[in-house]
Amino acid sequence: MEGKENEGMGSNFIRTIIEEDLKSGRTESVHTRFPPEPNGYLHIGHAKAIVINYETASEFGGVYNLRFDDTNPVKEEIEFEEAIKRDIKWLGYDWQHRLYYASDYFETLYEYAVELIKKGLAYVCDLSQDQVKELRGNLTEPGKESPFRNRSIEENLDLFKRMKNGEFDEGSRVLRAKIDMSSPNINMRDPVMYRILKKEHHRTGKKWVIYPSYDFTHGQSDSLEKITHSLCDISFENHRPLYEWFIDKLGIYPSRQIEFARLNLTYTITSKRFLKRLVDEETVEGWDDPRMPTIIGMRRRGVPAGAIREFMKSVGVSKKESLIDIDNFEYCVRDYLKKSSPQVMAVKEPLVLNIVNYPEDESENIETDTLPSNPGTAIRKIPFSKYLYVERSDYTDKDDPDFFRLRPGNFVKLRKSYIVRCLSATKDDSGNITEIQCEYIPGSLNMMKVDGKKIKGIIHWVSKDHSDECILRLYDRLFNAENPLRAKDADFKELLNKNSVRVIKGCRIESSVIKSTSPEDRYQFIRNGYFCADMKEFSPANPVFNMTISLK
RNA sequence: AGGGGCAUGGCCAAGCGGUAAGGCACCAGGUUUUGGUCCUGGCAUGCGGAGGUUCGAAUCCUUCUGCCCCUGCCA
Repeated sequence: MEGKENEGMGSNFIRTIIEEDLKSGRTESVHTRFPPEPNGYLHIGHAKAIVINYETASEFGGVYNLRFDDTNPVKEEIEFEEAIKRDIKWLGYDWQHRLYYASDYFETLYEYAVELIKKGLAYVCDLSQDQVKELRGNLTEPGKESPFRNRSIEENLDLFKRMKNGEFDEGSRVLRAKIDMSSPNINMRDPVMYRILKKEHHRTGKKWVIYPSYDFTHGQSDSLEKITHSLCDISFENHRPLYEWFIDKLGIYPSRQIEFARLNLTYTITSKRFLKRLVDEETVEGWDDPRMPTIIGMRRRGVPAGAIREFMKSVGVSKKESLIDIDNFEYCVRDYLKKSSPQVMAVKEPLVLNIVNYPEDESENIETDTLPSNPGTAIRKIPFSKYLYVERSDYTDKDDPDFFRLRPGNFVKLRKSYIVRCLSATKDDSGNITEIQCEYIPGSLNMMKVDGKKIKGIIHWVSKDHSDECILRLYDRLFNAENPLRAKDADFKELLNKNSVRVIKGCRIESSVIKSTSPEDRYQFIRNGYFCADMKEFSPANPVFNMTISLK
C-alpha cells in the first residue's frame, strides 16, 4: 500500500504565529487560499505554496480557497485555469465550492477605489509611465510628488469615472494611492491602483477597460473571502505594508499576510519565466515534458502526488533562502514508489541467453509476488524457457573479481528462477556478442547456493518467446549546473544536460504486463528503476514507459 | 550614505534561558533471490564573528560581518 503520510507541516514559524492568533483571539479559525495567476503552468515551487496553504488550514481544522488572480487580461488565458485546477486536484487537494476569481471583485474593487478617492487617499495621475518612474526616486533618494497629486476629490471622481468609461487612451492615466513619496519602501510611493487596459478579459469580456493592480486587488480579495492567513512567498514581504494600508483605510476584514521562502532545488529551475523559455524555444517538448519541474511534467514522468506532498512536509517552512539538494526530493519519490509499485522484469538492452541443457519446446510458469511489500496479494506467473533475454550489461568476458554476473565459469541466479552457469558467448564478425550460452541446474528453482557457496550475482530476465517489445525513455536531469539561474554569466541554456533523455527501443518486458497496463500505471522494473506508462502516448501498440527515477 | 529580510553540521530544519531533535547526504557493519530495500552504529565541545548580562546563552543585550529582496501602468 502507500503507507502513512505525515500529517501537517511540522513545527514552523507560521504555525507558531497562527497558534498565537488563535490564543489571542485575533481569529477563531484558519482559512487560507492559493492565488495563482492563470498565465502558465504550475511547477514544483507552486506545489510548495499549495501544500503550505492547504495543509496548514487542514491542520487547524480550517478550509482553503482556490482563487485565480486574473487582473491582467493581456497575460491570462482560460487554458491555464483548467490546467491549474487539474494539477491541484491531482496533487490531492479539493477546494470544494470555494473557487473564486479576483475578477469577480472588479465591481467591489471599483467601489473601494471610489471610496479612497472620497477620503482623499487616491488620485488620478496624468503622468506618462516614464515620468512616473522618474519621480519615483530610487533606493536611496526619495521620490517627488506628482503635479496631479492634489487634484480635488470631485475632479478625481470625474476623471476616474471617465477612465472607466473608456474616454482616455491606454496608458494615459492611472489611479494612484496617495501615500508617501518619500517612503523608504518604494511600494508606498503612491503605487498604481488602476491602469487603463483596453483588452478583453477572458471572464469579464469587454465590460472593463481599467483593471486593478495586484496590490490593489490581493489584500482586498483575501479580506472579502475572510482569509485569516494569507501565506505567500517572500517576494511579497515588501508589499505587506501596502496590503495592510489598503485594508486599514478601507476598514475591511484584516487578513494577515505571512511570507515564507520560495523553494529552490539543485539542478532545477523554478521560474515560470525560464520554464516558458524552454517551452518556447523547444528545448523540451512542452510544459508536460517529463523532464520539466512542472506538476504535469512530473506527473507524466511518474512522480506520485503523495511523494510531492511528503517532500514539501519534509523540507519544512522557514524564511531562509535555501537551495535544497535534489536528493531530498528523489528520496521521497523512491520512498513512495518502493512501497506502492508492482515489480516486474523488463530488459533494457536484450541479449539472448541460450540454456543449452533445457529442452527446445518446453516452457514452465514460475509463480511470484508482484507486490513484495504485500506478499500474497498479487501473484503472477512468469514463463521460463530455453531462450531468454538478459541485460547486455550483465555479461562480460573480462577478468573482474568484483563482477558477480554472467562471465564464463560464473554461477548466476536468474531471479525467481534457476541457477545457471555461464559457459561461453558467440560473437559476430565485428566482435559483438550475439548470444550467451549457459547450462542450468535442474531443481535449483528455490536454491541460492552452489556447492555450499552463496551466489552473489542475481539478474533479471525475460523469456524470448513470452515477452513483448517496449520502448523505455530514460531521463536524467535537465541541467548540469547545481544552480542554473545563479551560474556566473552563462546563458542558462548552455548549462543544459545534452543527454537528459535517451529513448531505447526494442526493450523486452514480461508478456503479462502490457495488456494489463493503462497510461500512468507505475512499476518497478527490477534492477532498472521505476517506470510509468506514458500518460499521453502509451497504448498496447505503442508501449512506452518513462523512467521516473533509477534505483539508487 | 534608504528600506525590508535571513544567518544552527555537506543540504534542509527543530529549538524560544537549563546545557544542540529529526530527515537527506556520507562512512562503517549486518540482513537480503533487485550491487535495491531493510537493520544497527557513526557523523556540530558547537549554533556567522566579537563583546556583555546570567549560576547557566543557539536562545536576552550591544556591536560587527555576510547573503537575499525592493526603483512594472507584472503577479
